[in-house]
Amino acid sequence: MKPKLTLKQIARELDVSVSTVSKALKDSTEIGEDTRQKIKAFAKLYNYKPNNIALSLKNRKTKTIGIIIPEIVHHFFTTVISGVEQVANEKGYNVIVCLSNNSFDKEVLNLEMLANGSTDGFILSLAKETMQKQDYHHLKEVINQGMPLVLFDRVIDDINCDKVIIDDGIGAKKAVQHLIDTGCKKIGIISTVDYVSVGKLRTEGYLNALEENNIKVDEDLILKIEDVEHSEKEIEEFLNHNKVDALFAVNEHFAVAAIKALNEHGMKVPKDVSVIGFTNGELSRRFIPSLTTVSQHGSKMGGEAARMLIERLESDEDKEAPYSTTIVETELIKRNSTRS
Amino acid sequence: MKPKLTLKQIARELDVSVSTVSKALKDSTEIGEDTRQKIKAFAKLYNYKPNNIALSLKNRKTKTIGIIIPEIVHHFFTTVISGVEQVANEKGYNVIVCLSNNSFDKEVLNLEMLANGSTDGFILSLAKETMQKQDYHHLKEVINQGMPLVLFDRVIDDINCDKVIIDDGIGAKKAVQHLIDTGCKKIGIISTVDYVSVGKLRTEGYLNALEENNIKVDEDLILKIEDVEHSEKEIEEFLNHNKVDALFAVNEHFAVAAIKALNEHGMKVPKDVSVIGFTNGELSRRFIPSLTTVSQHGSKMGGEAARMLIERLESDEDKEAPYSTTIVETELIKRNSTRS
DNA sequence: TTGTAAGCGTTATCAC
DNA sequence: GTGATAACGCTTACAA
Repeated sequence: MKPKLTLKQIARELDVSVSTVSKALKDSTEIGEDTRQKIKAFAKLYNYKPNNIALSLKNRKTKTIGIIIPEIVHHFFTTVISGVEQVANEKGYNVIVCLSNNSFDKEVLNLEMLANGSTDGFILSLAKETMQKQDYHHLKEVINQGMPLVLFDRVIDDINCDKVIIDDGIGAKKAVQHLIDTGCKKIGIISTVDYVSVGKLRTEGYLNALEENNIKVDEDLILKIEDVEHSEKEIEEFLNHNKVDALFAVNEHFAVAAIKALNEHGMKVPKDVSVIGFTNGELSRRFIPSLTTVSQHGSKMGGEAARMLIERLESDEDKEAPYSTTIVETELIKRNSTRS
Repeated sequence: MKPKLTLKQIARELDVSVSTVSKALKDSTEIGEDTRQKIKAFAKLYNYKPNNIALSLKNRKTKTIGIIIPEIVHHFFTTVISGVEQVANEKGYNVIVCLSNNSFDKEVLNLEMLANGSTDGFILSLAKETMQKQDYHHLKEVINQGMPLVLFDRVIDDINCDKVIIDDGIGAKKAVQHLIDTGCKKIGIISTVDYVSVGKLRTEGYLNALEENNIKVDEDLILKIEDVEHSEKEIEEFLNHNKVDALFAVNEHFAVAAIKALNEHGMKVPKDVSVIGFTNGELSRRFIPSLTTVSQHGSKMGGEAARMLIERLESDEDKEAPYSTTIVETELIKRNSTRS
């Protein structure tokens, strides 16, 4: 149980000063060839590694980035983490992950904790509760302190920072267009309540597609689900009252729930009803029938967010670029829940 | 873009010394009531928060724990993270997540990086490559340096540390017993190659159950899959050559792949063939038919691991308890892929 | 070529 | 009651 080796110990051991050791290990030309060799050999032998904490304190930067997400058991968010991780590691950054569990308070707590020296910047997707409350003081605070923040997926206009989003509207529109192209006439949408920005945008894309094809919008075919827990029941109810030949769901859970409900109503997918989901997870890929979905490329988003954050972290203070929003394109993955 | 407030600034502002400020904020009785109030008011007004990095350096502890997992897109691991996160946060610890992507090198790199002051201890599940190489020097190294390590799920006996595992053998046995109880006679197993410890243990449980029920083991019914990528093909092949009335799969992917293959062979699940999976993920829950599985309670494992680690971190150096292994019980979740 | 000293932000010890 | 000082491990002017 030897404690970690420090410069001081090496110095004492080799009977030189701490700064000599420090310089030698950095191959400074100030230090004579022989002492340098001696020191480096010793350091290697005893496997010296500089203490990150001390470096962080000295340099006033930690080389780690914090990512705060609403929930980790959503496949989409885990792919984002992967993306962040990969890019961050490439550039020599560490990643520290915190969960807000969709709670405003926990989001604030996590942010404060990490802001007190643990990270150089943040990548964050807003908790549902935060969007409801529309209280963003904690975000403004960290930005004010000069810590860069990149918002992704669940973002809001009020905050002045870099953002990464997907083309929700366009993606939704493409999906609905595909349904129309394959002969569907009565297309329903299963969405979320409007304060979840993505739900809103995807609904807009749906409406857009209908309009462009001169299909009259039937408000009855628009289902907005408040509570994910009871989504299955609500979808049941919806199907009891409405006849559709296609359904566009704004996430994969709703899509799967819809298929189950349809099956119970004796309707076959995709023969009687086509279904498209948003979010391309395991579930979509492996479900029977496998789901046609709008793929969000989470890891691409994560990578993009990491790139933007690091860019800002490493740019000169003075020539700060204006904030920008990166839009990651979605892709329609055609599988077996739609006709061809 | 004001930089963060420090003790020094408060001191200067209020014309007292740094140590006075420090003490006042800690409600030290040494400091006079009036100055204390003044300082606290000022600190609150300007929202002073101590710098974690400085504290870490001073206290030689970071109050963060590192978790290194092979892959995050596995639902099981994300539930473990959730569990760790929850317990850690309760006890005032931060969690930093790194991925080894099942690569030995990346596991070593991550461990070294975190060991250089970033964390007080580790929770880790071994990369597949590490288990193949059987090279554990990096783990022994950190233990040697006095950093506690808790291994979970994919563990090995060689390493002297706390461990959290599930009762793989017992869980598998219960599953197979359930198949037997519901009238299955020819029970196949879809497992992994033996160096993945869990695959091995689950296979043993399977064998155990058969023996206890005096069912002769048919080696042909034991499929060991090396490469997950081609699992579907291997399972296809397996079914072409063997008639079974039940399949026990050591993870949910294999179970789902098996059901697909069975469907293609015109066999109905569970009418013709019962299927049980291991790992209780989304997929199992939402698949049609929903899968009977052995649930691993990932978040419980994570919580347990965090508890063990923190226990060790906070125990007095001298009265070190011997290392222990916690076994988290599995649970058979009966759903629709087996008969009743 | 090597060493000294200051400083990153904090706390603990001791002196005033 | 309050403040100076040293220390955590490291880097970097600057001095020798």
